[in-house]
Amino acid sequence: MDFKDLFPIWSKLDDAHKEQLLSKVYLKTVSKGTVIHNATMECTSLFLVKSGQLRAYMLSDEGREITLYRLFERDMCLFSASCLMRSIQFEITIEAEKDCELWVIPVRLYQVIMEESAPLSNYTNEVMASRFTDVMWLIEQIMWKSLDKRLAAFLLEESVIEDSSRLKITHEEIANHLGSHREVITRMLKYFQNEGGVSLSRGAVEITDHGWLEKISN
Amino acid sequence: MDFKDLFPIWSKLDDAHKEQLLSKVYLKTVSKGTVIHNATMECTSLFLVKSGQLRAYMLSDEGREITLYRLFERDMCLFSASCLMRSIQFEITIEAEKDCELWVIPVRLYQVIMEESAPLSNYTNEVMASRFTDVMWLIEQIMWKSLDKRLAAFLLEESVIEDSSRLKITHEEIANHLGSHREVITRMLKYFQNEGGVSLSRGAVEITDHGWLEKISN
DNA sequence: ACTATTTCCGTGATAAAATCACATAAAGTT
DNA sequence: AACTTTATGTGATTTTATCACGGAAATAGT
Repeated sequence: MDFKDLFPIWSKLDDAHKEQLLSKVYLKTVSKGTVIHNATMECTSLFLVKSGQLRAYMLSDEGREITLYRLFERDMCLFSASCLMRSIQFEITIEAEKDCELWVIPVRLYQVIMEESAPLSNYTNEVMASRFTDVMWLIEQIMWKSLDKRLAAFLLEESVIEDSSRLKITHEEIANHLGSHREVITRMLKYFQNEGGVSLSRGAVEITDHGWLEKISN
Repeated sequence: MDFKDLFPIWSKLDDAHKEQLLSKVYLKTVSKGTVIHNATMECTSLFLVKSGQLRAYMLSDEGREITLYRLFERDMCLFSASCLMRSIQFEITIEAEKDCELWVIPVRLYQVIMEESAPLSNYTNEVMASRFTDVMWLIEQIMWKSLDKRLAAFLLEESVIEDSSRLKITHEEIANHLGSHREVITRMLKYFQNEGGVSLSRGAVEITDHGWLEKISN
């Protein structure tokens, strides 16, 4: 898919801006597992997802993680370019959760166009508001939902994303998604298995009773 | 202070927009404790804080709270107008923490101007990014800091805001700020008192050893 | 001033989840 | 087969949440 077909406000841009973008934007492929942005990297570009899947997460000083949100086809990854705005004063890590094709947009160019173009600025506002919504949902989960509900919901969500009831994922990885701990997840999954909701094997969790998980997750 | 002096990008607006704003914007005073926005209210306006202090918090189904951020003089309250953008899909509550003077800006007008004006749209981006930064800091605190550290930091922060070592606040209120529970805060404050960090009385916490609290909060 | 009511605080008991410390087992490597 | 790495299992302890009271201080009503 062409950049202009993926970029939602293409038609609202000036011809000059369209040309500038087309001449600077380029396609990049990254393989599953690649960290495409973190605190130590230079702030050089925004990414528009052509295909694949990105995961944004927060990293603690001790190396613990929690998933903030995910980006899919047509989504724009704004916070890889935290220098885009003065007021973005936090750092997140973004990694490819599947092999990806990404349109790379240089920050400086985006910034210059945004300064002049209300449509691009308004689009950026919408993108940021979407991520804000994701993060507010996360706070709600962390604050008011017990871990068994969050775990059940996570497994169901994964099975939708992966389009499979058999998830190739370790307890440690699940813990990192939920910001919890491996042992805690191990024990909880064991309980889920005893109740017949899942079936466990090394490196995999198979959902055997979607209904039961849904009941648990509320 | 006049609206135009408080509004940071006033000079970057078109004359027509300036006039529209000046004719529609009005001043409102609200007294301490007033909820100026929640899920049930209609989405009608943005607020620019002329004086006073606002608190934005999240409310759970069971009525529990956690403070998301605060707004002070010159800050703009964006999320009272969640209908401003399609992608804002969450609800927060905003209340006056002190008596306030607020400039009220009708959403529809703001929206119309923002659609045409890159400066206003860019300013909105910066405001939202600031709130995003606040909320990301909160997630960090919730996820990786123990409650004693958060409590100590909260007390110190309050003493800065109130410009006093003697805080008129109940254990319940503190719990609501931190998203914790009254009993937990009571016990922890008791411990702080035994260690000489604070002195407790009904409805008040007096900080007796700032250094000790700073050490605890890291 | 006395009584009733509300608000705020104290505390024991129990449960959930995090944290620490190992042990075992499966898979991959040489 | 021996060794290494990765993944899981589990006991013990601590922290925080949750439940269930009771009691003291402030406020309101008479």
